[in-house]
Amino acid sequence: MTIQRERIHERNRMPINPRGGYVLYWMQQSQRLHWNHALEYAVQKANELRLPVLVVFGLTAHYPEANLRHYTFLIEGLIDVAEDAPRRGVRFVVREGSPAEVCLNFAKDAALVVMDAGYLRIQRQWRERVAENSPCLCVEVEADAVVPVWFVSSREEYAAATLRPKIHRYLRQFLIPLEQVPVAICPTTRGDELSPPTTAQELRGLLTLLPVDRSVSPSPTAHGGTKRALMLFSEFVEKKLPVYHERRNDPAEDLGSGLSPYLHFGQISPLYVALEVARHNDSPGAAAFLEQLIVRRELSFNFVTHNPRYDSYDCLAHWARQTLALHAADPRPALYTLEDFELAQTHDPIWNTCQQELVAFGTMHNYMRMYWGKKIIEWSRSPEEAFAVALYLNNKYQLDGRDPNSFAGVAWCFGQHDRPWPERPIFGKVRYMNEAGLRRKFDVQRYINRITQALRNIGG
DNA sequence: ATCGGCTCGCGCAA
DNA sequence: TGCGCGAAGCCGAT
Repeated sequence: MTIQRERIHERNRMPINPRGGYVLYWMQQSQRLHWNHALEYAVQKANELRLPVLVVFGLTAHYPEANLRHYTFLIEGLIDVAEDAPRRGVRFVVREGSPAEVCLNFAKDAALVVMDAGYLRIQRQWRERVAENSPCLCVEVEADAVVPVWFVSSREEYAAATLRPKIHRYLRQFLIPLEQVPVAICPTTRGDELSPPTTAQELRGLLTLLPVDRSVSPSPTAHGGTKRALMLFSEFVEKKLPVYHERRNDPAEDLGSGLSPYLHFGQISPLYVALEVARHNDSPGAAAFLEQLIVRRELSFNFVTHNPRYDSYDCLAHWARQTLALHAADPRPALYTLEDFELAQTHDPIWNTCQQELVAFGTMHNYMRMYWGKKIIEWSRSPEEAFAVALYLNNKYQLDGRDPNSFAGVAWCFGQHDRPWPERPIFGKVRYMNEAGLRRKFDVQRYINRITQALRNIGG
């Protein structure tokens, strides 16, 4: 068994239903059939019980802050799952509705319910509801973090520096491959009592029919799915990883992995990515990438898990709120409304370029995500308003909006997980960033040209 | 071009 | 209790 017991939590005290016709894997966060601990756990249990595996995904059209851009990426991923399900020997069914209700509906005829882990408020609420109302045993399996979130730390960490040693202490235990066991009983052989599998065509139809917020168009360049994620990843390892540690911050280049949206929707396994990077070489590029993928990503999981206010200004560390409050009345060099920001109508062509990249593609260069957030603080009436504006725009346009990384990333601009710096107007002791710093380190015009060209290529 | 100073809280060693 | 240290900072001095 390559699924460490620290990944597995029995969420209720119900017995296995002896009359259950299948083992139910309620897929929610980890939207993939490859390297998925929750799925493998379900397969192992099904083989022990001599039952088939039913994989069910509940699709709600009303996920908070999600719009057509996010739904398109998500459904592109579900199409990959639907197409691969027969090869994996499992039946995959998508139903429209609240995910917890969809799961409970199928739980009635299940021997046991297996679910993956998710740490946002709504994900925890869904899991709580399923665990409390499931008529049979309900097991949660961690498939989204390399080191299980609750195991590595049971409290809110102050910064990466405090989480890092804890993660590294347990890496040897958890950074190990996941064995994939074949399914013994394929549901197609005795599955008449089950719902028919959802087809790729049905999923495409669902995308046009779902009553989702259509105010933001799909990304013209980034498309979802495990297959695309794996292609993108192998290209990254080959071309970008060797120089990742020294050039990833240069916005004139595009040296990020681009995996964040795929990780957000669980379309690629962070464990698989980490093992591949660690295997390919032990170069400085690999070390720098693993720091991002494991330490920084899982710090954000720690943040949303242990800080109940992760999506509000009140989430910030005390020293940060105190120092920002002290400077709330400082005069601002410019003041913009949400609309000004959203329409990329500031005086700063660099900032406007960031915003245009975000709106058009659903991504922004990682370094510019910091600059972008810092400037919203500088040009808003209050830090509270700035926080709301930054999180709103981030979650509306970023393909990885509402990811734990998104919440931690916005909060970082306001001092969270960072340290104090010399006091100055508006920012107080929160780290300041400016255009001079960008120009000192990078060729800013090359960044603007790169984005302008990309916008032209899509006819924008 | 490079360097030190700035600043707070954590966690470890003592 | 003291001390080292930290996501990508800036700025002035050399």
